Amino acid sequence: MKLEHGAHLTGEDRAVLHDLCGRTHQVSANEDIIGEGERPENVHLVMEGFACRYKLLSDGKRQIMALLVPGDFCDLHIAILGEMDHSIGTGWGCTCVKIPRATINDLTTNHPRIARALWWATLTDEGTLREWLVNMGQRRADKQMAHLFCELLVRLQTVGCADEDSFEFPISQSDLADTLGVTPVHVNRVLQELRAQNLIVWRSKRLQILNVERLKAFCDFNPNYLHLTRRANGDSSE
Amino acid sequence: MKLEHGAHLTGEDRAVLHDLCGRTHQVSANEDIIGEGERPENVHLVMEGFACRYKLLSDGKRQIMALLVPGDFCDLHIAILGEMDHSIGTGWGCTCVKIPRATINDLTTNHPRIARALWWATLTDEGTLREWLVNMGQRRADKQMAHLFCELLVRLQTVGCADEDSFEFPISQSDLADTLGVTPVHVNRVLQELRAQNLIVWRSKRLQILNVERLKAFCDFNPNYLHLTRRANGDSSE
DNA sequence: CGCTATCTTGATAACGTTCAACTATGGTGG
DNA sequence: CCACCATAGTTGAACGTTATCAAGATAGCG
Repeated sequence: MKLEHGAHLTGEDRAVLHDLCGRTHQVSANEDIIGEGERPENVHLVMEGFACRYKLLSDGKRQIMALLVPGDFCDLHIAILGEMDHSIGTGWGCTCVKIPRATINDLTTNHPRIARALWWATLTDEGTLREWLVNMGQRRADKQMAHLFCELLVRLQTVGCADEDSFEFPISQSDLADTLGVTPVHVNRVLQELRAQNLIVWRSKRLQILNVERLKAFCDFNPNYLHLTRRANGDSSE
Repeated sequence: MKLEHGAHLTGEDRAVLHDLCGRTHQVSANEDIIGEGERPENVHLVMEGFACRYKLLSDGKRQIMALLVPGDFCDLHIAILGEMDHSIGTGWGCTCVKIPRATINDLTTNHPRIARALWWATLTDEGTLREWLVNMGQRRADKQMAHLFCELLVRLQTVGCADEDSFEFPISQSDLADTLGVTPVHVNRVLQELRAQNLIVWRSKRLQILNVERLKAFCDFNPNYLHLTRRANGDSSE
């Protein structure tokens, strides 16, 4: 729950949040957490492993629109929007917590700092989505992939799930292909390039970045869109 | 302000919203509304014309990440996130309203239905962003462009800025290229294809869709991500 | 009327796809 | 412990989509 970079939380806030994490729930590989069109009763929070937002097209293609790591909410928006416009699944297994809608409503009305942090979480999700769009539109597959790796390293580090230069990365090349919007064959070839340039090593489900600074420079990585610097401009409002 | 599909507003709510629209402000072409890195004091709302979110890369490339039409907010998030992670501009001139941060804070705390509608607005922005990602990742340039045209028709219709099959579309082919993530030359060729198939006419800054149903079928358009159906599942919460 | 932007066209090259086959790898049951 | 199987990763060749570069045509604006 270290994800709360979005607001200055008090000890009491942390205790409230900690209580939520009781009943975890194992989601097995290839099982969806929520399907498109559903109206889930609970809000889901990833605790361990990866999940992803995705859409299937009528021709069978799949686009992964977000990778959710520990601390990320799957469907905070469902209380406002009617039904899901995409699915959330995990091809790799993950554990998550189900939080009743009522609890979320309570948090947002009675715990202003937590409400602010949740607000922050959805806004950084949106910032990430924008950066992914830039990534797909303007960067070639090699830099796009490098950019994703840099992002994941930073995001996983902030929740204690990555060390200095590596992290567990259990997804397949096909999944990565659906994330980047290219074919699995091309992913394979780009990976070989990155390996040949001594930028990364990826084996036995662990991705290691051999020289983080060089990889960041390679893809022109700027983490400002993650909004991780704890805000300096006072708490404003509220 | 018809954009309030997100909640059932009362007459009083509407009056409050209407009062905001007093001091409109003309933004000339090529003038930014907000630049990346800024911390704007006001929240901006588009009243007429188009604006866009964009990022510039170090190599001079530009990606447009959103087209903002009348009724869209530019920077509702700025009270929570520290600084802008992208710029907002208009290459075409538009009029917008500046709403002080304090007013927004007042709305969100004292007018629950309006707060809900604002919440809805940012969530549909996010949904749109996700659909654009699918569009770029999985669809060829021709279908991608068709999809964008379908989306704009629907969005502009909901705010009374489009008729049955056409709308003002003052942007250049280059701008469209930066939106779709392709080159201007390719945009030109794709447009010719769409024209040759009698799907669209685009001249003197007006885009007409000759057969809306055929264009929607062509690009497999499903507007569910815009969440425009006024919600039927009760007002829940609050 | 002329200037500048934008749009259009052609030729060539690069990036990414497709299809098909082949090679690892990891898990399972014998 | 090994043989087997299914899945994931790798390779090659041909093809299609989009990029690049450069030039020419059109249209909008003062």
